[in-house]
Amino acid sequence: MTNIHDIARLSGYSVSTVSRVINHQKYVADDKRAKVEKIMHDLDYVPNRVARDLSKGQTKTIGVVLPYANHPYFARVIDGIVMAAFEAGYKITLLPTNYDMTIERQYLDQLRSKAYDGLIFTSRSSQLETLERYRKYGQIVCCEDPGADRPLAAAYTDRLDSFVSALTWAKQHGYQKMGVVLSRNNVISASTRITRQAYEQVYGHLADRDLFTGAVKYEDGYRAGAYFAQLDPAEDAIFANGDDIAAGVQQYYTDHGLEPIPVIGQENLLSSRLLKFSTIDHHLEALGQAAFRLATGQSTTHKLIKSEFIKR
Amino acid sequence: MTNIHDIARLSGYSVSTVSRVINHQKYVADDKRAKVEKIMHDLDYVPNRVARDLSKGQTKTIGVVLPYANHPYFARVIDGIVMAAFEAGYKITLLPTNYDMTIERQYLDQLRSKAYDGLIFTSRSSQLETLERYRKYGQIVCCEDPGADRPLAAAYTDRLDSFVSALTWAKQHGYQKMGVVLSRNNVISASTRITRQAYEQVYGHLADRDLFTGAVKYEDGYRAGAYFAQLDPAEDAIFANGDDIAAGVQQYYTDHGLEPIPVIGQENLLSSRLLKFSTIDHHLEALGQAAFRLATGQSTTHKLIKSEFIKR
DNA sequence: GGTTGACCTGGGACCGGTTTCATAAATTAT
DNA sequence: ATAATTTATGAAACCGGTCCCAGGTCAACC
Repeated sequence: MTNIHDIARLSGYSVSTVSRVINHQKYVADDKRAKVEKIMHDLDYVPNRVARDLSKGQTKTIGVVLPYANHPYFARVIDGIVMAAFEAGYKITLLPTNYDMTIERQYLDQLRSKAYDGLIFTSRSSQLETLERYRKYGQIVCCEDPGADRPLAAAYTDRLDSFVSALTWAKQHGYQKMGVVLSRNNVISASTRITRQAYEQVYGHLADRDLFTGAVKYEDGYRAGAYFAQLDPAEDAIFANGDDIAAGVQQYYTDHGLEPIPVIGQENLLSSRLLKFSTIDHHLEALGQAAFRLATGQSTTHKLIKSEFIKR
Repeated sequence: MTNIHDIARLSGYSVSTVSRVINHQKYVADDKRAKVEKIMHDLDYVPNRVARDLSKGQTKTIGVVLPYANHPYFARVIDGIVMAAFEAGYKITLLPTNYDMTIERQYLDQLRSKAYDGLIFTSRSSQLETLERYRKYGQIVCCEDPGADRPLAAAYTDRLDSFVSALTWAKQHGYQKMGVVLSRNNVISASTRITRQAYEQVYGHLADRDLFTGAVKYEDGYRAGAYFAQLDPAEDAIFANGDDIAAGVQQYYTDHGLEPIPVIGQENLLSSRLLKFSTIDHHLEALGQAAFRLATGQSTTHKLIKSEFIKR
């Protein structure tokens, strides 16, 4: 494998000069530049990326921490990140965690080992304090509101706003008894926290009977549907943590010859369009894009993405 | 930033010894090993990943070349790749091309620059010959059948088989006039080529009027529906290159008060389950997993994934 | 004519690891 | 008791670049 020293030797110039040619720097005589370029071309030479990264101390790579790759929520966020990264000449590495804190820690240590310039946490299990501790090793971006006093960069959607409008709309629509489907029922999950908060504002205390947790995909929604269908008194409508999950809920009712229950989903996926139920579009591509910008920028700022309630 | 030399100096031993401790090699006295480990722990030392990669000449990273990240087909393949990579301790970098050959070439050159150990082409615009030329710089895997005489590693689904069974089933079902929706109508696209081939086997020559091209997502399918709806004589059914596209076709009919046209989709996505139409499941996670194995393995083999026709 | 500053070039330290090789001590085999 | 291994350790080359700095040329300006 030919390297920069070979090019230097063959051209008769120094490694420094060849490096200048490679990087299109000035202060190289035209004839020498031409000769070096010819030799590089003849030998089909490509500079070693890893050596450059080591020398420069940066990899132009951002790691994206996410529970699982195949989920429409994260797919949309990734899409935004990847597009922004492509334009900026950065590379994106996918770091699946399955919500395992130990694995998240490994990725943080990889940040310390200079494997990435920055890390985007699209979701997390670790405490925010943990992330902050690693802040000095590279830019860290989280995709939720960490609170004003936190030094973490963050890109997030105004969930509370849109949740409240959606629930308010539902209440005005005559849905008095509202069931809720969530994924992780813990305080780490911003989505869970904010859903409960919004529910409290509009409907008051969220009773256990009105809540189904552990829902991540369609099948879970279907199970949620089975749960809600047997409740007495029945729910008037269901607010779910994703369109596919909402679709599952509704599908259970239809499959079992019941009156299809009104549902409100999230993400404005195809399922909500096909089944024509209301949803909240969080503009996740914009979220991903903003997260990437924060990951490469130096500022520790917060970026709020407006979400949109789509009535159907 | 503390490095291996600092650890060596502080411990009083050589860099070699420290390196041995880091890599859990034998031939280090127990007491020295303990002392070095203590110092590393006290200083919170993490070896620099890039330096190791440079020295070892490998990055434990596989690049995944794909047209766009946010597409259910590629999302499923990526999912399989990422899971397999995670288990093997590899990292996955996403390389979007938007079907631009120039960009594909850039990724191939990044392979030459040792940025990745291997490259998986989930789809491509470049010629197979081009990929083969870069074969000597790292493992290259393509996700289609490159033909027996090709030296490329490949993981692919038996499209022809499943397409023929699906079309045969449709014909026996009484659908005499069958429309087809495709994405890229060129010879590079294996999917396009094989669809035409299967159609020819079952229905004979594929007339231009029975073909709609340029479909990638739901909206395109909707447009395809608009096209087919105005045909006279009308089509009996539509074979589409994806469930979401098939859903779009059918939705156009429903939205416009027409009798919903029977469709056959691909990928067994949620849309085909909600709208209850037949589909072909290509087992894309298995495909991605196989592709990853080939990318890290040394063998230049072909791996066939069985696909499955799901009648609904 | 001397100073200034832009232009050009190469030497070599540096990024932070891995690995080969030489050397020596401690075991084991003969 | 000696030869043959095995174990333990460090020096230094190597991976392949970047970049600081010193030194030299040459035209412009006062």
